[in-house]
Amino acid sequence: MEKRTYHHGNLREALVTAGVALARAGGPSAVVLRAVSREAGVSHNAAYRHFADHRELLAAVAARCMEQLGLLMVRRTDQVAEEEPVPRAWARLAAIGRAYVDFALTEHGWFRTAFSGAAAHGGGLPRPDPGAGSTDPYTLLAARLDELVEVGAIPPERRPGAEYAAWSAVHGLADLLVDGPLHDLPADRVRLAVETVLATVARGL
Amino acid sequence: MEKRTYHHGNLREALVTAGVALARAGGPSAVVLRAVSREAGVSHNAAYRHFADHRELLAAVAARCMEQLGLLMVRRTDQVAEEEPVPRAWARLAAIGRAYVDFALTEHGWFRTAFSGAAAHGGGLPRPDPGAGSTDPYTLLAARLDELVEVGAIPPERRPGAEYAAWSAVHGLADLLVDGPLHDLPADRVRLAVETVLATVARGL
DNA sequence: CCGGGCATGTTGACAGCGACAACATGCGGT
DNA sequence: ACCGCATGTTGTCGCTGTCAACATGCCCGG
Repeated sequence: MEKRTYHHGNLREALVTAGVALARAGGPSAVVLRAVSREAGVSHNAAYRHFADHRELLAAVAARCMEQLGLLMVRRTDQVAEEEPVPRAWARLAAIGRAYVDFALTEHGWFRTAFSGAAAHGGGLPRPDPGAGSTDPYTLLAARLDELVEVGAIPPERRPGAEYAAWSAVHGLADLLVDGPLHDLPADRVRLAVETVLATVARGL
Repeated sequence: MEKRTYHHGNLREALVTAGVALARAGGPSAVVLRAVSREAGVSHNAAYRHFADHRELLAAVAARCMEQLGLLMVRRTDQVAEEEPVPRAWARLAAIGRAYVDFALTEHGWFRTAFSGAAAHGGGLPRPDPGAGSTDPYTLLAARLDELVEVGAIPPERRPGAEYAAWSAVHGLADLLVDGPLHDLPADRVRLAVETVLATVARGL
């Protein structure tokens, strides 16, 4: 739709889309240059006109996956009905935490891809983007924590570093459940783990 | 030393050792069947007499890496000098947490390998091994939490699920720092992150 | 209107990988 | 002394990422 100016018409987009589809089912290791090209109906090596590297393609796909995670977090945040400011702020924090874990469990291909090779490609923390419409998970978390301070749910001196505590706990749980030693935890224990993690963080902040 | 009964004399051990060395520098993706075989001075495919699969070799190497993590945790636990029971129990918990993160940061190849493919190979939680000399990280954590209950530092009703909270927080922090978006956090912020995570968990338990 | 430049896509090749099959070797029990 | 079978080797296949050389056709200057 955007740059239908060429042979294929914006191939880059098609490649990323195909990559996202493969990642959904098979995780980052399924985002194979040749497979992606095949999927896009183009011959291998075509991708090299748009990505320097396999890593670069994977990074683009990962960004898309991260966006999916952010979208779910936003959706769940907006579903919180509570109106009293303090419980509302807590509920909105819990909502993004649950969204994070749910996403990891139901879309583990995307989840693992989103965090694959973040160390290598430039993907550090996002700039302190002022735009309210951000779907970046880190920005969303920071917003919830700021909210908690604003309504007086947590003292301001607890705010610095709070994102590390909250993020680490939820991310660690997700990673252990999806990829790690907690992989085949029975469902009731999964529930216990999620609730305990959220409650412990909330008490600790 | 054990089964010098053959051509090479316990090759399996040599392969795992070579794998551990490669993993240390290059992480799980460096544990390549052919490279490991080369390193062990044996031709490719020799490994297939000892491991069904590349995954199986990697799992053996991963177990060794996990053991290294456990050993550091034990060492750090034993270094705690505090004698008053309650602060001692807290200090010992913090010690394994710090050990976990330090290990991830200083031996990130081993750390990433230790948790690679835990989902696939059988590596769920360890049996409730009664042996006091365990070096399994999960068992060590459980012991610290039991200790906290015994000395009355945390109420017994908080004990169920506590391992999930503590483990998730520390593991998540390690993963974010080593592999994830927090990869190139400046050193002072790393310190802030570690301290905040530990303090938050301690308050929340 | 047209001709050529250059972005885009293709073909072909190479080395490295995991896996399989067929073959070689030599230790251990009989 | 000998043979079996565990152990190690050689050869091969298909797959991958990457490079180099080649083909195509859109767009711009004349």
